Amino acid sequence: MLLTVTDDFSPEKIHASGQCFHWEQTGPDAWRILHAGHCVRFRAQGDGVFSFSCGEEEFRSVWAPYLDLDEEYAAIRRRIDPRTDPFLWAAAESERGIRILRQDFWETLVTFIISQNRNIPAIRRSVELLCALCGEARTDDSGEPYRTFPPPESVAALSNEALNSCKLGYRAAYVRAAAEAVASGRIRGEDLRSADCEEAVQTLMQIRGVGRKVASCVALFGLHQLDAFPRDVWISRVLEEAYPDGYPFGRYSPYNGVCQQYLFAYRRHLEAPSA
DNA sequence: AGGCAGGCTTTTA
DNA sequence: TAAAAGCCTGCC
Repeated sequence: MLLTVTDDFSPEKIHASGQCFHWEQTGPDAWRILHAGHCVRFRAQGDGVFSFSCGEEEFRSVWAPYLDLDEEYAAIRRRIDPRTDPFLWAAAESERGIRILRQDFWETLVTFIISQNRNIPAIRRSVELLCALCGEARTDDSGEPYRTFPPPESVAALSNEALNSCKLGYRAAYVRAAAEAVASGRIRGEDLRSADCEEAVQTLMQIRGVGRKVASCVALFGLHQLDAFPRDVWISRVLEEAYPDGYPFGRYSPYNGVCQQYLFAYRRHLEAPSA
């Protein structure tokens, strides 16, 4: 089916933003996405037109919510005043096209636990090993095999040896703790999705191996808490360099997380323009 | 209480 | 060898 978008939507920028680890670029303007047991391919046709490999019904029930198409990101960007906040304005102009995907809570929790102290290729490798180990084997609509992300029960049931084979290092114990917390129902994504943002972050931090940074990423990417503001080394640099008198969180609430994504991507590009 | 040093696995540049 | 979207423990 064909999708026509007038709002911000850049697959390249979303892919590069580091919020997801299961997009694959299959060609110059072609992508494959795995999400919640589904798989879709799409291609940019120009002028905001994209062709998706799925039908209308699957697009409406799975991919439109996943891509957060009901949210107007241009409207969020319009809240930024170039005169009062030139740095964020420049960041948002440069990174226009980023959207916050509505990813699966459990998968997001695991991938961001795995992400600590690692670079993106290493994160991808561990996630793929985990899916190969205990995900479900399926075939997409062009006959290519793929594996689903394993549910918490499957991960909790793995032996230490099996879990260690995913190259998780010291994070293996953290992944197990998260699997047990979710499988037991002690941590429930549905509850956290409707909870206050800070409350959700605090609850996630009760899981061993989940600090404030990972909890904020999970809230933003896995619970669609758009006000969550993950603070990592890059954002810390931005706050020091561009906001010595303090960052105006109040001005951008409840969209601080969207602004964080612009700032994060922009600052990384300033460091390494090719990346 | 809250800040800081050191350690932790593995991969990549 | 250092750095990579950190976190935990122990110490002050």
